[in-house]
Parts: sequence; structure tokens; C-alpha cells
Amino acid sequence: MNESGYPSKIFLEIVEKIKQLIDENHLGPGDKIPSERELSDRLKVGRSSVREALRSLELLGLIETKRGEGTYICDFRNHRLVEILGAFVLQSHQARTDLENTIQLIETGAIADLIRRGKKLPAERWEAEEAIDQRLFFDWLIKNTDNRLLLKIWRILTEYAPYYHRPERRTDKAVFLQLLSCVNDGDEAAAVSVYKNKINKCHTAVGK
Amino acid sequence: MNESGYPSKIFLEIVEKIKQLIDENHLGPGDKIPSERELSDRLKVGRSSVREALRSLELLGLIETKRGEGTYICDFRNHRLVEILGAFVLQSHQARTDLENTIQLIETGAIADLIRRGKKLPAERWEAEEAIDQRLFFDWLIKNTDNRLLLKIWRILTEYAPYYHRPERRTDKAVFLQLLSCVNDGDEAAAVSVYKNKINKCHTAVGK
DNA sequence: TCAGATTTGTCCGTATGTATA
DNA sequence: CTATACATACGGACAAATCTG
Repeated sequence: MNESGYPSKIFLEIVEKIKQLIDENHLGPGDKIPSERELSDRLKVGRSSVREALRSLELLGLIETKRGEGTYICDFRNHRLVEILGAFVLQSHQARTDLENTIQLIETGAIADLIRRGKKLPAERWEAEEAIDQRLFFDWLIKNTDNRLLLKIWRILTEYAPYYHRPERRTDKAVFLQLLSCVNDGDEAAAVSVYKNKINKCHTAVGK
Repeated sequence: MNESGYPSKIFLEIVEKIKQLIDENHLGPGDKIPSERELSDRLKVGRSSVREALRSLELLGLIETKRGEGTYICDFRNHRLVEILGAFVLQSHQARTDLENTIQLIETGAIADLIRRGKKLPAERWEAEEAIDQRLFFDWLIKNTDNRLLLKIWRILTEYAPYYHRPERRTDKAVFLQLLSCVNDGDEAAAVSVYKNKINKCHTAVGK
């Protein structure tokens, strides 16, 4: 059933065709793609096969289907690969220490990245707060790196980290403000030190 | 159609159910999952909906279906993901820079982690080599952190990075040995400097 | 070798909910 | 309100591949 290309499955070919269609017509987020029946007719395949292809892309967050309306292209940056993969890869047997170390690595990496790029972080938002939730804080901090992929990965990892699921687990406002101050001063060593010694002190022993 | 949970779409619920099924029965790569008709009966949904769910997972490379045999759980080394997301997501320039920055962050993070834990990296393996492949080198380096999750994430990410897919892209043995020497001396600043300036020089401008 | 059962692959028909003109 | 277009979901039918006895 396959002369040269790999995809001997109809629905994979349809995925390819849809990709081509998006390419050739320069379609972007929000644009509508042909209806299931039209694709079915144009490509000479059954509607079920078209649906299988569309569903696959929908699960990935690449398209969005609305009943009674049609199928639309999503912003590809909102793809759900990390979430899906996380759900299947991370599920159970994941070593806690690996998880915590990785989260820690991302957080320190994000801090370093912000500093090296000279990005300033306004502290106003947190000064008003009485108690600061660590997860909210780092979500905001990593969001400031403008790296959505990194943010996605961090979010899915912290989903699975029990450490981050205790309610109100950290409230010491001063430490966070100190961290921000180091970042804004461009002092990477100090920032990492504050992070290691004050914020995630309990984790530093884990590595060994 | 939706009492409490979000997924008001049947095929998404089926994806969830399949995930649960894998979890609860401790199924792993190579194991078989129930046939489409059995799932259809057990979950009280149409076979078409089951197929939509299975296809979505198949596109992701999480399962594999063989005509006349059945459906099996895959190992995640099957890279169908690369082609799919590579084609869609990486069309965006922002997505590419996010990817490169994230890989870079993990690599520098791994280096820092090794140094902080005082881990020594034997250079013998690489001294014998004439040309060093960067991907193999960092695979080995990250493996030395003993963080398998981090390694897994890094591997998936580099699968997507075109940067890592040029054959024999980097051959300067001296630079890698210099990096190892810094790591073994425990000089984090020097190690990061070597990494940034010598190995991934072309990427440092990307952040801004 | 052969026959029958099982399973996926593909398509079709039908009914229904929803949005739009 | 009606008609049309679209997605949602179900189930039937047959083909093709595989396995079993």
C-alpha cells in the first residue's frame, strides 16, 4: 500500500495534507480550515479518516473544533505536547529526587537567564502581598523569561511534584524580594545563593 | 454534557481512561491494550470514538497499532513527535529560539549541577576520539548527573532541534576537554564561560 | 496447507446538537 | 421559524492482515 513515502495509513497522509494546506495557503492562528466533509471529498477518503486526523491534531492543541461552526487553527505555541507527554511519561515511577532536581535546575536556570539578559523584574506586585505562594512566584518569574516552552515544562513538572502541592507552603515575603533585588542588580552568584540557601534549602542535600 | 470535569468530548475522556488503564494495570512498552471493540464495549462508547482516541495516541507515538494483531504500548524512543511538531510548531521563529534556549539552559544547568556536587568526569573516553559529536558528548555529560528525568527531557528536546541534527557538526576536541577540565577543577564560572563562548557561541545572541 | 476467528483499516448511513443566514 | 452547514457520536458493513488449531 506504499510506493515510496512511509505513511501507509490514511490518517497520517491526511495529517500531512492538512499541514500542506496550511503551508500553501499561509493559514495562521484563528483561520478556518475546510470542513470534514469537504476534506473528505477533496482527498477522496472517508470522513472517519478525516476525523481521526483532525482529532489527533486537536489532542496536540494544534487545531480547535467547535460544534456547529468548524475547525480552526490554534496558535502553535500553545501546543499540548508537553502536557500529553508528561501525563504518560511522568505518571508513576518517576524518582522524586530527579523531579525535584530538575525543577530546581529550571528555576536557577531561569534566574540566570534573566540576569544574563539584563531583564528587570518589577517587585511591586509582590510587595503588596502578605504571603507569597512559591509556585505562583516562580510561575511569574519563568514567564518573564518569555520562554513558553520552558514555562510549559516547568508547569508540568511541578504538577507532579508533591513539594509544590502543599497549600501555602512558603510565606516569607522577604526572601523573594531579596531574590528579586539580586536579579535586578545583575548579581547572579548572590541570586543563586539566595535561591539555594533560603528558598530551596531543603532540596540542596538531595543531589547526593 | 459535562457535570464537573472539563473533557466534554468523548474521545478525550477515552484518552484519559486509556491512561488510567495503563496506570492501574502497570502496563509498559510492548504490552497489549484491549481491542477497539472491547474498549468500545467496556466504556460504552462507539468504536469510532475509541479509534479517534487511539489514533491521537498513535500520532504521538505512544501506542502502535498493527492490523490483524492489536494495539501495543510503545517506548517513547519512536520519534513520530519530531516530524509532527517539527513541522507545525517549529515554523514559528519564537518556538525555535525557545527550544534552543531551553536546551542550553539544561546543558548549563547540568554542568553546574555536576560541579556543585563535586562529581569528577573522566576525560579518557574523549581523549581517544579524533572528532567529538556534540550530541553524544552532552548525552554522556547529562547522564553523569544521574538524573534520568533530565536526560529524558533533554533527549526529547534535542530531537526537535535542527541544530543537533547536522551530522558531524562539531569536532573540536580541545574545547570539550577544556570544559571537562573546568568541571573537574570545580570552576563553575570558567566552565559556563567555555560553554557559552566556545561551544554554543552562536546561540548566545538568541536570548535577546 | 487450510479454514475460521480475531483485530485493525476504511467507508458509509443516520441521528443529534449547535451556529448562522 | 426555517433551512442550511457543521461537528458529534454511534453502529453497520466489508476488506485486509494476523493468529490459531
